[in-house]
Amino acid sequence: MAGVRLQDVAEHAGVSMKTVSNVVHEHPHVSHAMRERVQKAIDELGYRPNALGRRLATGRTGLLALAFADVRLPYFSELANLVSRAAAQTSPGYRLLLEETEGTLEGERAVLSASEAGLVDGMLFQPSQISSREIAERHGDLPMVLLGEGPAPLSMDRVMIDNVSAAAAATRHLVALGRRRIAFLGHEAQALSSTSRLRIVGYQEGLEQSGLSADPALLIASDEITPAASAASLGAAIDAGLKIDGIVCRDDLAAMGALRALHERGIRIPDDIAIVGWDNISFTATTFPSITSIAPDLDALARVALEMLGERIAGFDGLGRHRLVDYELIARESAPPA
Amino acid sequence: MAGVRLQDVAEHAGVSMKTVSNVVHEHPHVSHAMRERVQKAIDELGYRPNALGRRLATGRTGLLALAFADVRLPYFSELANLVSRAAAQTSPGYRLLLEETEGTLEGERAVLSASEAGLVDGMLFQPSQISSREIAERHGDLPMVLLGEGPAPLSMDRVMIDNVSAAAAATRHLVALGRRRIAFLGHEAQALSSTSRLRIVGYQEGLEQSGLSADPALLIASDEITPAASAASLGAAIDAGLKIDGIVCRDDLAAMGALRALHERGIRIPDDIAIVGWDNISFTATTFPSITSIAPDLDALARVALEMLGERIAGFDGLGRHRLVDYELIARESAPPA
DNA sequence: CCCGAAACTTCTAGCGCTGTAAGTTCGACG
DNA sequence: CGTCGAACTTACAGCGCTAGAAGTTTCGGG
Repeated sequence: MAGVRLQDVAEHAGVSMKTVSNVVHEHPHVSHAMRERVQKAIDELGYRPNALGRRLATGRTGLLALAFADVRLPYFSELANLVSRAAAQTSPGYRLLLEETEGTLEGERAVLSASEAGLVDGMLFQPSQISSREIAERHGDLPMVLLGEGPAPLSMDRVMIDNVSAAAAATRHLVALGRRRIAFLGHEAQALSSTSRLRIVGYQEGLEQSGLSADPALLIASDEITPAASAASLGAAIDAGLKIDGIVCRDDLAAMGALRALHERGIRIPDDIAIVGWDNISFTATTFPSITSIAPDLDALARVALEMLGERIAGFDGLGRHRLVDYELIARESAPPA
Repeated sequence: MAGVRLQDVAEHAGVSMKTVSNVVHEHPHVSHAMRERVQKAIDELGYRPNALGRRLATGRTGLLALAFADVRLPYFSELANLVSRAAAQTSPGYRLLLEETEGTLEGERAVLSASEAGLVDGMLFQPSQISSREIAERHGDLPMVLLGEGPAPLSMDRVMIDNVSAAAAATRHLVALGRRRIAFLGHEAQALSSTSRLRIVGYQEGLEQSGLSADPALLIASDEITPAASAASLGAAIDAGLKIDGIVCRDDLAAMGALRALHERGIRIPDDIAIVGWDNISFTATTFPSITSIAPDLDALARVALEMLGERIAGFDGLGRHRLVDYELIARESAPPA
């Protein structure tokens, strides 16, 4: 079955290559008899079109790169799943090439300047370290849409949720539950990411909208963006005497860390301390207690991103469009509905 | 910068295409002066070799497909991460095309008979529903290595851990902690997967090695392979009066569900019931309590699988080789060291 | 019964790159 | 000073497929 070429089919059916190609592509203007004859030859030989030849001829590879820090982070694996489904359903369908940057500058640079051109038709990229200038310079002519609230040059498309507004909503939710000393947990101790920065801005905004004032002592950074690191830093803060009754977490991983740190100390959730996470990863529903979380509309994110990328691939060359998609606060046990 | 071709560089430098190609590939027998001259032209034009042309000419795409049920399952996202790193480091380096089957028969069939040939050089596939006969028939001539304990025809390579022995070890670990009524949690209620079947066999073996006998009443199935479903079925069993003091879980997701179900009922872990999970996904370290888990040697799995796939790609055509890789029981709070 | 248009099919030129075979250029040697 | 081989470089034929031009056949109408 291997190595059957268009030409072989053509010879077997006694027609030209173009006719076979027409049949394969269901072009009109092919007589019924001819279609059957060719199809028979295709079946007999077990012909499968070679992707490479076709792609070289059409200039379209049908491949999209999806680049982000690490597929092991649930947020990204959920994103990959959605994008991969959505990409398969667009017409023409796309398949996904997975690229991990490890969230490092070198990784992000490598993804942008993979030395070969033409392998993928476009790229969805969630940057975090690299500067927007460097993104603009390096991406060359590859159609690209940026995801998330990281760096993004004005010249390029980007989709994200309104982090400030969402963080404010999360904070107000805690206030509505009667909480007054609300901490923020899980941002980087150094080199604050734009994600953390925006969420902290929104946290402060939420406090102020509620007539509370922000206290820098309530910002609890973590050494890493992991549950373990957040558990450690929150635990240390509490052991040092910090009194709080609510926590807005940078993400669900931090929230899971918080759960652990509080459980260990016999602090009740949400009775003593209520918690809001972020990303609504699947585990938030089954931890104990389950975690209230900001749920970005990932479906919309994937859809909008692919739509814009499709336009770029089709040749759209206008200024960067920055789109916001919705989010929703899913109230669960860690901070129940007011 | 777009669309600069080899030929353009050749003209710009005033040499032939082949010479430029030689420079790009660092072939010997290119004079130093020539090399510099060509390199200068490459830099000036911002030339990037087109992947497609090269691939068509060499017949090698540099792409590997990684196919499994769902990247949102932590086991698979961790696998994807490892395989992707390992694949990039082999020489020649490979990149990963992500294919999700949703764990359905249709999905698995679709992955095997993607109608275009030649897009990827090989495939790593973790099947679950499809029959081994169908795998053998459909995979055509695409080099392939199967992952996991699912169906696998003798004619094809496969890598897995010894599920029976690992399940027995997990069970014995609980026995060593003094547990006598040990349940198995999280297998399919109907259509038992080979994964579940092997683990249940090992669970029974572990009991019998310890002089205990297996009791069918202690097999607690779930409607789905999710924490929520396992929590529900374990909770129902306990509410119905089931008395147990240990649980071997089909996987860590089931273990997380168990944590939830037991917490809700005020049952202490591990004091009242000790728990062992499976897969050692990252969250097992930060749940409360943390989860003792069977840790397959994923590094070795990825390495061995890629090695065999590399041999298949290179033309090896022998009988299927079935390899086992190691596992380890990582004792954490849910079932501490004896 | 011939002509032109419609309906199909074949021809052919690439898409961008590589590898082999066929030059070309030089320096060294007889 | 002609010759040979090493060291380089060029020419060219594909890899498998697509698409537009060009050719062939078929038919209805005059």
